[in-house]
Amino acid sequence: VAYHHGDLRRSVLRGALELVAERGATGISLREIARRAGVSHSAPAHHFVDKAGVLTAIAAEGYTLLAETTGEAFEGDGGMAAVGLSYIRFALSHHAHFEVMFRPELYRRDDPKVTAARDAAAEVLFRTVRRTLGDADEREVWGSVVAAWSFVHGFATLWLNRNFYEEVGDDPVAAAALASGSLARLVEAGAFPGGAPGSPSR
Amino acid sequence: VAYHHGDLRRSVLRGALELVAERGATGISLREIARRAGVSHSAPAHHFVDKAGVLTAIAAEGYTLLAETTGEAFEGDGGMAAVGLSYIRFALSHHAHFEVMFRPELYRRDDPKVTAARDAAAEVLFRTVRRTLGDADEREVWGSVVAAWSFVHGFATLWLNRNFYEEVGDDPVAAAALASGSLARLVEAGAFPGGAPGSPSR
DNA sequence: TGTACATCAGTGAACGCGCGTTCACTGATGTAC
DNA sequence: TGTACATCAGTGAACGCGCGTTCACTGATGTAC
Repeated sequence: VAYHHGDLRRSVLRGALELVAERGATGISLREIARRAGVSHSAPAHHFVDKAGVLTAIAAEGYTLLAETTGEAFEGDGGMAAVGLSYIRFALSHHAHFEVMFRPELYRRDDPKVTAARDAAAEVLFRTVRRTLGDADEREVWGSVVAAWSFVHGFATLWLNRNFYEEVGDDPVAAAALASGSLARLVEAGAFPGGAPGSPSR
Repeated sequence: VAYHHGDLRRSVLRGALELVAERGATGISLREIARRAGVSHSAPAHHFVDKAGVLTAIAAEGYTLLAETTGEAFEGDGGMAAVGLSYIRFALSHHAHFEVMFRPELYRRDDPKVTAARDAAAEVLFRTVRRTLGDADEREVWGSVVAAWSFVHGFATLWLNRNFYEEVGDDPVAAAALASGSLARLVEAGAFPGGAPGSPSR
């Protein structure tokens, strides 16, 4: 038996991510994670305290990866479309991370590593909105962040849950581009009124 | 002991919904549902076969309620904003139903009652989009349905998961209205290009 | 109207199982001298 | 360089528990005659 596994942390996280991808964040057990990782059944608890500890580590890693991915899109072409698309791509390519990240009741959402990584990811979104809007008061920035985030997040979750009908096709990037263009058309048609920026809230 | 409970089905569903609201759709057991409903521990299985059966009934009921709620908004003022807002209101006021509905791995998504109710809810959205766009080819309709659905669904899920920061405030309707208005502003700024309607797909 | 019987909704004891947790342990690594 | 010892990552047997499922049952309701 090889003591001092050396990379037990990564092995456990890899096993947990595999299981989340296969069966969802629900109904995975520490013992099953251990079996998948090829370590003793008490090793995950030894390292991560409990299941929430494992999922907290996955959430922190996920937000870090998301911040990196969207950050690169921001640094490159940099438009809102490119950043939004990178968000969607992240969700689809890191399904397990994404699922855990947005199920905060399963982990410790106030863990310092989680909040730091989440703030870093949010920061990219704020920077993208500010660059897109040019001059805008804080209220408009917040509204735009909420709007853009809602759009890409809703698209990603509905796509992952297979809630769109077959007619939408099987290419998420094409579907997202179509929806993005349609958004403009809907706005022109007056579908999204309201929220006329009143006095700036700060 | 009162045999022939008379409304065991409703009691079980009510107990299950309470537990989902308190603890999430994850980690609720048939025995706990039975305890909450005040029936024997084997009653839920007797009626619903298994946990997926209970959640399937909740999902079907949820989609039916959603179709009714958005349908009323469509029949009333009828604009996309009103229908979208009714979707968000439904999600917040029927948290437990909403959570189950969009976690299809937990229930039988192909159950006839579920598909019928889901189709009815989708139909309201399609009718709203068609009315908003006036003349539009099918491709535009699909794109708009995906866009509008993504927006309101993303907003609702992010709100329920408490992913927005405090600065957004505690009034979801006001926040949604602000985001809706900001969407228009973002479109003007060219944030959502792409999806230029090519040849109609059918 | 009265009686007999079939049906079926709901019960509760019993089972075997996988789980998280505990705890005494093993043995590899690092440090002191 | 060599020896002794402390540290700590990881192990594995044992435990008690809540779970889903099974199955013989109870008793209320509906129907046949």
